[in-house]
Amino acid sequence: MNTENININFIRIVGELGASLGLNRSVGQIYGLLYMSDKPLSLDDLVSKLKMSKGSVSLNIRELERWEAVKKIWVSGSRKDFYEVNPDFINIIYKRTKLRMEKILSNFNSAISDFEKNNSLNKIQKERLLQIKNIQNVFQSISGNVPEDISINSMTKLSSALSVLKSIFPKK
Amino acid sequence: MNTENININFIRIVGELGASLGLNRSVGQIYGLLYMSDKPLSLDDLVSKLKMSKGSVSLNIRELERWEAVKKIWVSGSRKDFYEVNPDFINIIYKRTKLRMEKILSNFNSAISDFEKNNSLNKIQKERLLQIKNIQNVFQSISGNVPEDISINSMTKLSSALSVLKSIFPKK
DNA sequence: TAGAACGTTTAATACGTATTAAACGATATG
DNA sequence: CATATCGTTTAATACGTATTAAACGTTCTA
Repeated sequence: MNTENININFIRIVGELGASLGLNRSVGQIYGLLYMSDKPLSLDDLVSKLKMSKGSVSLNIRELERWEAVKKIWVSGSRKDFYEVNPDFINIIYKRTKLRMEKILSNFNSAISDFEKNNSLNKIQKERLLQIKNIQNVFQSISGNVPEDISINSMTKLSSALSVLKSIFPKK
Repeated sequence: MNTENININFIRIVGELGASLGLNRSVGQIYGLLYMSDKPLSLDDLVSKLKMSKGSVSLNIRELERWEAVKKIWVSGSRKDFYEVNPDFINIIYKRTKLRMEKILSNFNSAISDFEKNNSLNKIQKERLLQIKNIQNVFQSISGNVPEDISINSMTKLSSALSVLKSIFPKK
């Protein structure tokens, strides 16, 4: 086994992760490579190491910049752009997930308000509307307590908080 | 505005939700229609109301059965299969999301163990490996406290628990 | 027992989106 | 000033997956 192979496995996995976050495989792979690189990489480096086209890397790395997952940096003596990873990937995933959930919530809000305008709902529909509204309420109150960012520190806090919760709401 | 239009909007939204859960649009749409229907529907009903092919409905409804999101029921006097929704969709989403996260976690576990076998990691790589392991630890300890199922009751509990948490870990 | 009414399967197709190749503009360089 | 080196854009293509149409087996029914 060599370092190269490990990188390939890691990069594959981060690629899948990217796809499951609604981005795409390439975005994840670029991030994965930069994450494990000990120095900033140029667009050309990424092209050759990931065997992707220049256009694709250019496109996807801008997506990563938009998520503040990578940063373009200046290397003196070179005309190239270099990219450095933001290693706080938990936070990046968190922000991404948060946005997606907010999108879903707002969709449901719109569906709910449509329903509420309607005065010819049958019994079941009224029941289901009520159920959705309950869920919506809970989520709304939860999302009011959700932080903008999350760090590994706050994760650790969360972990310890969970044991507090466990004692408050013990399993039957 | 009429009921039909509302259903279309609702069904569209649940379709998107299905897609964002890594299922597909049709699965979501079938669930959405059943969710708002006051009586069980047959495969033919779904075909005509959703304007999908029989094959597609047949395929996707079995996917929903696998997730226990719908139940096949017997209606006396008819040879057709009828389907009834499991309205506890929060739980369905939860189970689905849980599975996806566990998949991601296990991928990371495999990547981590690959790294640990390697003895030629550079400084950055060692650092990053450590970071990933930290995150993994936190997630592992969290996932040990995550319930198999989640109900609207437990959601409400969670909501009240959050205010407890808030007092334990007040915002700066 | 022939045919209709089912749900399933499968092979073909449609569709969205990721990816590429190549042209391009801008900037540096010799 | 001609050429090389960049990153970006765009139009064409590749690719995976959702969807369909149609054939099929089975069960019911007239």
